[in-house]
Amino acid sequence: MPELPEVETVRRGLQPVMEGARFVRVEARRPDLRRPLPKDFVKRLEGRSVTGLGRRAKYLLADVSSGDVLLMHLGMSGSFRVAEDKGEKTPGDLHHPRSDDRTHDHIVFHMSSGARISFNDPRRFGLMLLVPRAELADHPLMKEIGPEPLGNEFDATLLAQACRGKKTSLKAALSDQKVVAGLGNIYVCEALHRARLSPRRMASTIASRTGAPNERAERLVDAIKAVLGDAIHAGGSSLRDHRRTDGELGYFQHHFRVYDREGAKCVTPGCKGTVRRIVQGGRSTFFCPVCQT
DNA sequence: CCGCGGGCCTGAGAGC
DNA sequence: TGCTCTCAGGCCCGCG
Repeated sequence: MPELPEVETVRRGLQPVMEGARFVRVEARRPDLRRPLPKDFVKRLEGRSVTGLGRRAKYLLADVSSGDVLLMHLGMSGSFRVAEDKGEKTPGDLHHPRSDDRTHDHIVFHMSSGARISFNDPRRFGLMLLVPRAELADHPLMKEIGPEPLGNEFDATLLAQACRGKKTSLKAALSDQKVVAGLGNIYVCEALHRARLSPRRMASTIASRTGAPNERAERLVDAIKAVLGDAIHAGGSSLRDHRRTDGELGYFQHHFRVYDREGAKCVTPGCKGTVRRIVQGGRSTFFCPVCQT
């Protein structure tokens, strides 16, 4: 599900109820996420407090007073919900499961802030790990990740450098977390449309042979920053059941220009094209074959 | 090194 | 109603 804007929206929702608060009680209701939870997961959290909540790529990183970092990933279907904590155990079997479904609430944090934070993940592609702070930068999940696209250091020079000599498609290159962090299927499609670049274009064509950026690289970086900024501003995208931590919907899905709009008229001014869907690397790509070259 | 296909899971929606 | 099929915002592994 979530890409950078959705994860950032989640981070902003969790920050007020996690930062400075203590884990009073932790429920690990289902330990078999994409990786099994550490066996001592609950013990290493209970009684400790969160000193900061950050984000790297699509990972949420909570600094814990024990010296661990709690690393959380939402996979395809993960979400967090914050509610007022009334202290009771999470019910396992409700009479009306559809209206208040706790079936996939795998982890629940009861915080000293009075918040009950539940992690819900039907498909269980999500992840929670505890990594000692000093080992985080070298952790296999972290160390290969490319630049943060909203950081100042991410520019056309850096992107062109990363794409230099790459025979793979721009779609595949931008989806690669080593090239740039945090993009997924939606925002790759959206950024390429804004930059008027074909998802099928060879990635190396945004750089000269020496790796210097050309005008396409400039457009692409601007488009990536713009679409991510707009999406964060809108509270991310809510497809299917994804919500913000307060249960409200993000609304960036209403601003999609190509994603899931197969057959619709291209919105680029003056363009008479129609949005097409193709498959690249087993995933849908949406683009306008007329203005995206 | 590279691209591709498959796998991990569950649920929603379409078509019959 | 219920079955079967496809598809879904991520990521990893193994193959050729």
